[in-house]
Amino acid sequence: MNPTHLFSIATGSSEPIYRQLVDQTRRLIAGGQLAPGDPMPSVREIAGALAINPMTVSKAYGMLEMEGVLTRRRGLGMEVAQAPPRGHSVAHRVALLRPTLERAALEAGQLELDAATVLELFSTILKAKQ
Amino acid sequence: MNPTHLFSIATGSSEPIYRQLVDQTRRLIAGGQLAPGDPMPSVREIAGALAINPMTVSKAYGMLEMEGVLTRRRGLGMEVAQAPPRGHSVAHRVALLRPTLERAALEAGQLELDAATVLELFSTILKAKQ
Amino acid sequence: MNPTHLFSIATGSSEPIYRQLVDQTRRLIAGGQLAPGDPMPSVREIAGALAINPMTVSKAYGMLEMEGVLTRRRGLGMEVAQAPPRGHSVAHRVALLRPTLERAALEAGQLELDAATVLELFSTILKAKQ
Amino acid sequence: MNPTHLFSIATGSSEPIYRQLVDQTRRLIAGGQLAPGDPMPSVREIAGALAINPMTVSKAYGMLEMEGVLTRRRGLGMEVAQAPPRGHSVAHRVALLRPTLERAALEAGQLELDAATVLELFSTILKAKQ
DNA sequence: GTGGTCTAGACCACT
DNA sequence: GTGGTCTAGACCACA
Repeated sequence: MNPTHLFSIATGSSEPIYRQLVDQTRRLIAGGQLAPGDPMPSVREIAGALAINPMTVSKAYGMLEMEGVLTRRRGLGMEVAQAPPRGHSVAHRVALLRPTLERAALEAGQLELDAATVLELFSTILKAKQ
Repeated sequence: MNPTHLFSIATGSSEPIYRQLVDQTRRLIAGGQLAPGDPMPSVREIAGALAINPMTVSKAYGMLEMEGVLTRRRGLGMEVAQAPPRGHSVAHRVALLRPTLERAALEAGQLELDAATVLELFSTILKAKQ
Repeated sequence: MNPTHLFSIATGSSEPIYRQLVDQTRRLIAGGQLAPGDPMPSVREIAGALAINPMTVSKAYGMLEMEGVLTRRRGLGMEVAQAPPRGHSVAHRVALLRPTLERAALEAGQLELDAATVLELFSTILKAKQ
Repeated sequence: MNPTHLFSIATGSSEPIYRQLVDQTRRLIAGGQLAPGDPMPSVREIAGALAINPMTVSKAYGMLEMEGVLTRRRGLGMEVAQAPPRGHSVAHRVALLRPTLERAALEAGQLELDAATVLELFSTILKAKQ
């Protein structure tokens, strides 16, 4: 599967690239789009597809391995670990999304935008992604 | 005014503190909560209230001054510039918020959360902030 | 303090350099030669003194920080964490040394060297280090 | 002979498996436990007994062959070469062991363990191996 | 000055 | 082919 369909990197962001990869991988697993045992794209595939340095990808993979999210199979590549640390429940996935929404709400408040306007915009964006 | 009411700093975030300050100041001005001519809290006030280093605040102020968002008045401190670069229109404020919502939508998609669930959660958060 | 007095790198070894640094740091703390609150040599100091790349040192520091062995102080450098994970007891330090001695004993056995010869050699080496 | 009696592999070690095999084979020959003309276990025997990949063993054998330590006899397998490069003398075997002991002494020093304690522990371990 | 991140490119070990 | 490690050198954020 083409890694560009899995990952989306904001190079302009101050969020380090390797951290974006780590977080997105965790979300993809929590969301069930990556299942235990699934092979991950190779370091070079991701690096090529996203036009970033292989070492940056490698660093993300290293952290995910240390966390137990991914398993390294010598010479074969990385795969999603058998016992992903936590679960699949909607509650858990919502918990992972909450900080981002809290931040968006904070920004909306500072911009004095009313809830209805913000929700409508967000709704439009969400539907466009489908 | 107590700076802790104006600013909210996430020290754990990878977003640099000075950048959080700059972005939040811009939003507060765009949102009309800080009006042209308003005095800004002193570097020391902010640094003390948020328990961060004065130089971090100073750097944020320096950038805002360069942008023309703030004006430095010798011996008096910083104040909001007379002609804030742009802002105020709903369209402009919405544009400032859009990238954050785009990102939230991306994360929601990775977590396989449906739009209705996400919108309901976001709505709850937005109302709690009011 | 000159890092060459703290660290000794075997560049020829297959043990990665960053791992040698991690292990040696752990031992120096367990041995009491680095106490909680002590500043660590800067990345560039170590890199210069040992003639290795700063990123290699940085990687070691990053791992030690994740383990809670070192603490990062923004703009000031790394220091030994206040609550080093484990203790100082002789038993604990012996436990850290045991795997190396087990390995040495295995090699001695494979070389068919008798215990007396090996112990005498080891004794000589130990005294030379004092 | 069951290869598990000859070889001891630490799969968790950063020392590559093939290198562990090479080093241990050299030591077994230097120690006289493998004599010139002795047949070596087949690649598959070792791989199966140690639960490692046959190619890893093959690579180790290849290196030992290139060194002249082992000889490949078509259709018969590997055997210990007639003129093992060097070895046998106590001085030579001690020289092979010295680097490991040097490293152990370094680690003991970093752990602030005194020579007597370390020697006693090492003596115990050596005797247990006999 | 400090550490953090990234790149481009290299070599190694393993399948 | 896979990931792991290292180098040389760059820029950034922070004190």
